[in-house]
Order: sequence, then C-alpha cells, then structure tokens
Amino acid sequence: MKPEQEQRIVEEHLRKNGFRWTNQRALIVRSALATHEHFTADELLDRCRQLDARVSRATVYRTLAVLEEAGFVEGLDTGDGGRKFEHVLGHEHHDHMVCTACGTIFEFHDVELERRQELAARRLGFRIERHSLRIYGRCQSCRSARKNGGSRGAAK
Amino acid sequence: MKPEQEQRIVEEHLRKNGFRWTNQRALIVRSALATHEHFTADELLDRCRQLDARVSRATVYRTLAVLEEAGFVEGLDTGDGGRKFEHVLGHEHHDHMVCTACGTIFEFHDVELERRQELAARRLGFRIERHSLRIYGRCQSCRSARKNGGSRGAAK
DNA sequence: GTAGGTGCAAACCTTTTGCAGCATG
DNA sequence: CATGCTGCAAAAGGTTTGCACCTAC
Repeated sequence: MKPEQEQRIVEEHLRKNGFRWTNQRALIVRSALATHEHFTADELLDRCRQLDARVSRATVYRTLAVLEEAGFVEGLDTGDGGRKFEHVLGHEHHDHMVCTACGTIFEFHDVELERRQELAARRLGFRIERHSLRIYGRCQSCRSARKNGGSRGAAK
Repeated sequence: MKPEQEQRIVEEHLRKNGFRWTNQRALIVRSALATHEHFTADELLDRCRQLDARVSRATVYRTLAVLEEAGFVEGLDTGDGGRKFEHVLGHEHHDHMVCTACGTIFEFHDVELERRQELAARRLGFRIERHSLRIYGRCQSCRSARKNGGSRGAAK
C-alpha cells in the first residue's frame, strides 16, 4: 500500500470518528507512515520538525495516542521507561526479538506460535484481542563479539 | 523451596560474585522472596520499611537491579512507564494473559510454545536470555458479561 | 584499611496536563 | 462560532546518580 493511500485511510478514520484533520496531524501521520522502522516519540518529533519546526512535543504525543487507540500504530515498551512506536497499518503481524547488548530489534513471525497461543487461550476460555511476544537475548553479531566486555547500554 | 533456603542461594550467589551481603540486601531479598505476587519497586520499599524504616528507595532500586541481573527477579513493563517485578527463583516459567476488561492476570504455560520460540531464535542466530509473552483479551467471565459497557480501566 | 554499599536529595527522562489562544468543521 | 487542537511550560512519575559517610570483608 502506498503512503498517500495509507494516510488517506487514517484521515478518513479520524474524520469519521469526530476528530479534526489538522495540518499537524497530517504532518505527524505522514512522518509516522514514512518509515517502517521503530521510532521513539522524540525521533518522530525530530522528523516532523524537519518539515515544520513549529510542531510541539505535546502534539506528537497526543496524536500518537490517537493513532495507537485507532490501531494504526503500536507502542512497545523499551524496558527502560520509554516506548518505541511502529507503523502497523498494512503490515503483517510479527513478534520481536530484542538484543540486550546492542538494542537492535528483529522481527519474526511463526504461524505455529500463533496457533498455540489460540489454543492456550481457548483452554482458559479467553478471547484474544492482541498479544505481545518479545524475546530478549543476544543477536548473532553481539554473540560473536562477546569476548570483550560487551556493549551493554549501547542502545537507547 | 523454603524462603530461607532461597535467600541462602541468593546470598551465596552474590558473595561468589564479589557483592557484599549487607543488612539492607538481606532485608530487601527477604521481602522480595516473601511474596509470589507481582510488585512495584515502591511496594517493595514499603514492605522493607515495615521491617526497617531506614531503607532508602535508591537501595531498593540498586538491589533490584542486582537481583534482576542475577536472574532471581524479573521485571515486566506495566505499559504506563513503570515496571512490576516478580520473584522468579524456584518458580516455573509461565506466560501471562491479561483481561482488558477486568484486569485479571492469568498465568499459563505451554512447552510447545517455548520450543517454537527457541526455533525461531535459532533461525536468526539469536540466543534467548528471557522472553515475555502477554496475551490481551477478554477472560471467560467478562465475555459472558459482555452485554454491558464493560469495566475498562479496572486494572493497574 | 579499602572497596563497595548506603542515604539523601537532586537530576533525569519520558510522558502528561493546565491554560490561553487558534483553527477546523 | 463552538469545540476541538495546539504550543508552551510546568508537573508528574518512575528511576538513576553525585556525593559524603558508613561498613563488610
């Protein structure tokens, strides 16, 4: 799906739900859809400010909350008190592996994994709305470089 | 395993790794091991202060970091910027289902699920240290009572 | 005796909020 | 033209840190 098309979907959704479509929101949505990488609120703010220096941090947070609520964006705890967001619209569902040495996030997907979760949920009479699976560990390159003291804290 | 026994294990591990075994640490470890519930750093501080009012918040955080690093305790993001800890020593690993209506946390475990994760990790050359699987949805009782508006926000 | 640990308070960082003014529908 | 949105700056909340003192080994 093309970015303009995606942006259109967001716009319509917001309008339909009684939100206004402001310049700031268009800008923020555009910036958020522009990448398929994970980004922090602050990084998004920076990107927005490259296009219009007047965007405020508060507006970014407020818009991000709206987008998350609407399901266009998904927030992930980084484990150090912050969050990273990810553009979800038009993406396949996937899970995450987080390298505890370098902080890199890898995505993966396994149908069987999903199936077993459904099963476990059914056993408890639970209806799944969403789930979050995160695997923490060492990625390949950090493992091969593990002879030295490591690089904990390199990520952020 | 008995609490005293568990505490002994922690003590030995810390000593072996060049940490000192102070009164505060004994106190904090005792308090942390005393419950199998999830607790915040602040709740732990309260519990410690019931035994000795002089324990400082900083020491609780510092000790919690040591315990987490050593694998005796596990931290879970609460999604609102905070963390909850869970006493892990001598416990079976389990995952969590969180009811988005009533906030109840259900624990479950599925060996096959773990196996698939190992597999997925291996494919990426990733070595797992730990993982966190959380399934969000409606629990059985909230599903049968779903005719009304629900009770979102009950949890925390 | 000397690291390492502790307590305090201040610093930090990300996120949220109050408020007055602005712009959209 | 009413309401929702924005920007600013300040507040909030959880966590970390600098520093002087203390204590386990």
